[in-house]
Amino acid sequence: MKNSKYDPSNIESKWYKQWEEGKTFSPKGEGEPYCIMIPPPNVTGTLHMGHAFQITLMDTLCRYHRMLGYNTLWQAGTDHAGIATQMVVERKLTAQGISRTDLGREKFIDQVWGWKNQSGDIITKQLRRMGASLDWDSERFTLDEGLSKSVKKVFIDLYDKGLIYRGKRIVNWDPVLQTALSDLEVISSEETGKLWKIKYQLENNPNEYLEIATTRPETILGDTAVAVNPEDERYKKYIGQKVIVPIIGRSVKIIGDDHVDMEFGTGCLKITPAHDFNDYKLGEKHNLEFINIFDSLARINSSFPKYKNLDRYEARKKILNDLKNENLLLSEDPHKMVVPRGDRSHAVIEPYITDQWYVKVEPLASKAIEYVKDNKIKFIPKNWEKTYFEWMNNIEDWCISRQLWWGHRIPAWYDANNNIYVGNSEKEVREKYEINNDIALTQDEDVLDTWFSSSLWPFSTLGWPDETERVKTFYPTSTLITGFDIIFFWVARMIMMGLEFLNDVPFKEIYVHGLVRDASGNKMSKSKGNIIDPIDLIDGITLDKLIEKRSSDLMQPEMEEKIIKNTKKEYPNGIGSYGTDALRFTFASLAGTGRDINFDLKRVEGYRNFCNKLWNAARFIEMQKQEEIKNSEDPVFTDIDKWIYKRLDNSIEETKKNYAIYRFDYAARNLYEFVWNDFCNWYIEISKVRLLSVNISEKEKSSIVFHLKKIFYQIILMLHPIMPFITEEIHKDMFNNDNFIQNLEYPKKNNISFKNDGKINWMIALISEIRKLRSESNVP
RNA sequence: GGGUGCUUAGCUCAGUUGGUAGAGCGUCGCCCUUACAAGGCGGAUGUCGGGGGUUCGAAUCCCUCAGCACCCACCA
Repeated sequence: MKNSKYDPSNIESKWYKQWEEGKTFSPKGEGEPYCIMIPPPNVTGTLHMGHAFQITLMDTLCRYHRMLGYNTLWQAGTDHAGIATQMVVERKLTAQGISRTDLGREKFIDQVWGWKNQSGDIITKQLRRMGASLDWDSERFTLDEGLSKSVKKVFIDLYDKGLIYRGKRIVNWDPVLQTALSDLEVISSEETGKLWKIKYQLENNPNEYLEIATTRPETILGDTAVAVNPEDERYKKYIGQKVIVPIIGRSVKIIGDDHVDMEFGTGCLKITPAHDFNDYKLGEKHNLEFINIFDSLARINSSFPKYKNLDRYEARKKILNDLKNENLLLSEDPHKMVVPRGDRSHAVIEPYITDQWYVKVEPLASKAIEYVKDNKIKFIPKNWEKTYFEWMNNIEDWCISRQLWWGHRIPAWYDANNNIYVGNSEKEVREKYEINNDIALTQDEDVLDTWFSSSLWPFSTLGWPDETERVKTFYPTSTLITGFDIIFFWVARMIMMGLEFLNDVPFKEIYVHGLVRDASGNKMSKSKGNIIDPIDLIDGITLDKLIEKRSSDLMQPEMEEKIIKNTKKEYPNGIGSYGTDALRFTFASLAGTGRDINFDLKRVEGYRNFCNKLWNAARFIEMQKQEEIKNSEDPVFTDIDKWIYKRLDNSIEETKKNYAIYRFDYAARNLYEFVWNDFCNWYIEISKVRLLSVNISEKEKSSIVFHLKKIFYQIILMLHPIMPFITEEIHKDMFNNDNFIQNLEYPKKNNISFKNDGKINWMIALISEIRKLRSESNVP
């Protein structure tokens, strides 16, 4: 170190490997357990700013607790991310002109595993670059053997308890991915469509007609009723009569239901029970016929020869045209409406009746609500509780089957009559249900929703359902660090599963953090071209490379020019290499009270300077020729020495307090101010004067060096959880200690008795005043 | 339609039980003082979104209005 400049890349490249080889991140086996489960990132994904932020907070907590002597486990692992991963591999294959179905299930899955193995360690390497002190020895993958065992166990148990069932009902069907989706995977986007008004003639009086408003005229083919509000003076006389559905001439009932809004459209609603969620309910309520008009690609099926194989939008055109020709189309107006789309494919979701598996959630949810109400799980900030309750109180059954290949295959078998047998294997099923080998059984083709296995993460990773030491030690885990966007997808479901299968909460506290946005508060996204790769902040990137990254493979190539322009404007010189420590300190400082954080490069620069400050303080202390006082002798404590110890103790106390309430921003700020202002600007500066003074004893001078080192040592240890690399480097270099900081104890208060802070504060104020006068009168 | 959050210095944000407005970045002035110019010292900048109320005292508590953001929901 000595004369070198602070260079993060130099420092940060060497420590992680040593930590890992030294098993520094393995649980100690003694002390109180402390455990955090990493929210498993997509195995084929790459690290983004949200991960980097979250990782920083988790790592800070884990490193801090390790130093406090806790038996700390930060569970590592990745998620198979069913749909997302399958889509990526399918796209790659399509580019080669191969389709998934050409390959067949087994070969396709082989391809996905191949892709997983090839790209799967990118993210784990990136986590290491962040300094993440994960216990890699126990790394898990949501599709590994142990986790499959947990998944099957949970599925079978829930089935046997009647909490999982198979049923034919209307689901969110993604016609592009050709799978069912859960409600959560459907996003509604406001779009401008059209509202058409169509004549439905009365059966017994062709001169009279009802005017029906619809946004989806193609679903006319599936109409099995028309509904009006029973209070509606205009129409109530028609209830019980029949109308003729245009185009297909089907005669359907006019029903009365108060679901119909008299104010909207014409107040007359066509009912297509097989292709609309509301209509489905009305269909059940009024015992209507369910007529499926589509195939799985959302094309008109063979029941309607005239429109057969037409895509839903082509069918719409043709049907509108036919209506026009028959003079049944009354009007066409632009109409703002909410269109459901799949969150991955972005395809318009088609409500579609299929056989799917469901979890009956309500009984699980009521328990999960209770535990949060009783404060057995605390949300931080607390207001997220409300969001949680809101959703849990209105929860619908969870559709868990997906018509995909990449995932946990549903452990259910069918005989020729479609009787269902659920068990671990065909063999086990035969024994369990006493089915002899003459009867052929076939396994369900579908896989489970990715979130099904994720919901078991807090215990499946520990070895459950085996009664392992790990489960006993680390369940319930200490805290969950997660984004608000997956409270429903993940958090709520982990709570339900944990309570159901381990009879205890999966974690005691949930720290919910916000989204990482760009400096002006925009969401970071590839399509906006404003993404920053955390690794590029660490290593730096040239403008050209940054532009290339941001503008390649765009979904909307027309954005390219704008993206290039903005990037040039924002980063004319590219991005410097700030190092992991500075990046981590930035994230800690930005971790406010749960709101979104705007990521400003200037902040990173500021904290890189802080690293530099620390580095140079170390150099200064190392440079001292004065021998430090021996430990056996009593060092001299002057007021300024006592003052700095008191400030240090305050900082130790503050950090402790703030970590306990997840105020990483306070902790970081306190450390920053203490180190920079109190220690560097006052204590070191005054020490310089004292060390050069001829009026003080050698013993006092040796004491000063002693204090400098002693305090700096504690500073290094205190900063370590946030800035692991630079602190390890300085520690190793200055303090001749073979131990990694992770094996050392977090500083405790020094408790040097000191009553004179008034005097020191007065002195500081005096000096400031003199400096001010000097500056104002321009005296050098 | 229901819910949540936000509005404080040019920018990004703190402000913990109500007690004379803070930080970083930027900006201005002076300094290459042998740890650090990625630095030191000093300065300037705010009717704390608008209005009303409670209080000796409000950025902070209450009411109200406005704007912004997000989440949930079946208006055809």
